[in-house]
Amino acid sequence: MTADPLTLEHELPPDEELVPGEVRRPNHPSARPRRVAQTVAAARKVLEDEGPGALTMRRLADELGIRAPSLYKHFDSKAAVELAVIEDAMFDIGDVTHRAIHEPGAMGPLLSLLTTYRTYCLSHPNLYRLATSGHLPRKSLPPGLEDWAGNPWFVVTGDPHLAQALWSFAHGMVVLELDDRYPPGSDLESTWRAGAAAFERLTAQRQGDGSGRVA
Amino acid sequence: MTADPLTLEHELPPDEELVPGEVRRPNHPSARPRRVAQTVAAARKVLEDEGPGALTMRRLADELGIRAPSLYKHFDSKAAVELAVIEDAMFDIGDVTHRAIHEPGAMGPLLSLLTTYRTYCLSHPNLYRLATSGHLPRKSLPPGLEDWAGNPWFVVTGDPHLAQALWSFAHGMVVLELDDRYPPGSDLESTWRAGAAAFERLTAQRQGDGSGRVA
DNA sequence: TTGGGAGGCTAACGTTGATAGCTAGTATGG
DNA sequence: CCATACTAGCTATCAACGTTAGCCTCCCAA
Repeated sequence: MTADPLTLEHELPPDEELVPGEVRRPNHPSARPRRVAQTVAAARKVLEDEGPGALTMRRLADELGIRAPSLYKHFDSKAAVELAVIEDAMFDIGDVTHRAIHEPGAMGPLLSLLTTYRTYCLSHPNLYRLATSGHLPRKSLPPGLEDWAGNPWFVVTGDPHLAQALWSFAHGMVVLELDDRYPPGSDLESTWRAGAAAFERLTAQRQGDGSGRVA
Repeated sequence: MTADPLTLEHELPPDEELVPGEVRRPNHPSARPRRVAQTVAAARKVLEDEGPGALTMRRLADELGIRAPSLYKHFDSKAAVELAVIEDAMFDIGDVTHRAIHEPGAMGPLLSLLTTYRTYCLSHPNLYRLATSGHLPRKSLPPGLEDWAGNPWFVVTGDPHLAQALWSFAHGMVVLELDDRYPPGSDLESTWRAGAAAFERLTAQRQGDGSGRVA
């Protein structure tokens, strides 16, 4: 993460600065029109504070001191508002996970990534659910966002398939924990450790085989 | 799975027949009142064929040739209908996975479990999503259902934490695949293999250490 | 014969996302 | 300086949703 978060569109440095296999952070949609930005902020706040049931167009309009139909001057649909919130969430998660692997502390990058991911996602349950469940309208996302947000998993495993598998494990854990899906009394710390151990072996072995990062 | 699927309530054989650590299959809610059974069947059909958006009380009533309010003579709410569908789905998945580990074929129990799970869930996307996403009203489920359905993961790994971790991995994979969350062109076969490999080592090692099944 | 429950029905309510059509303000071009 | 056109608000309204209230009709048991 060398890119300046405030960099404006079309002002990115050239690709040459990137380590091969690393992915550039896409532009943050910071320069949104005033009302749009206000609406997205309100949507995120309402969602996180009161859950998805409270996220209605009328409620959103109330929050801005206007009427619901006026929102349609700025968004095509409720789904468009949600999509903007999803973008922000993906940026946040990307930031947090990139930081986790670049400042892993004592526990090593893989464990740092997993615990960071778990902590962030569990403390933003409604945001996480919105961002990660249901069909992804990939074509409407800022190009590169997905790759950039997923990059830490690749960096940490050194292999695309292992990366996807590890991310799937983490996502499964988080979402099942959020939905209260594990039997009561489950020792989830140990479950995370068990999963981490399973993947740690393979990545350690792979990193030790001298082949380095895989394209 | 020695219990007869058609066994009626309170006619289960004594617990002694069970291997320690194994869990008895709960009674299937087969003896539901006629209209209730019809409604649940219709709900499942509509859901699987046309997605969650089509699953409305009016649509369900249409399917039975009655009016929507009449459904409330048999169910407290739409959520109650969905819960019955979820129960059926959990029974189905439990049956399929128990079969997978008891007739593993050439690939071994763990891989058999994973491929069976993947195949079943991907071929019932809407049913799977309904059954596994959102908060679980655990108290309303038939007692034992959850443990029984989760038992194969325990049998295959020999350890409760590894079992939960493996299940989380599988659930994450399925749900992300269903939601089109992996970048286009992903080789998901390899991803499943990578995850399987990560867990296979630990379970093999554990099964080889002589301690056998863990309580 | 009668009483009551089971299971239908119609009418209606409140909430939701969304559209149509009007209007006040503002900026721009002649 | 005025005419035009766009922006962004508004009210009224729609259809669909889950759900409730209240009524009626059939059937079975006392």
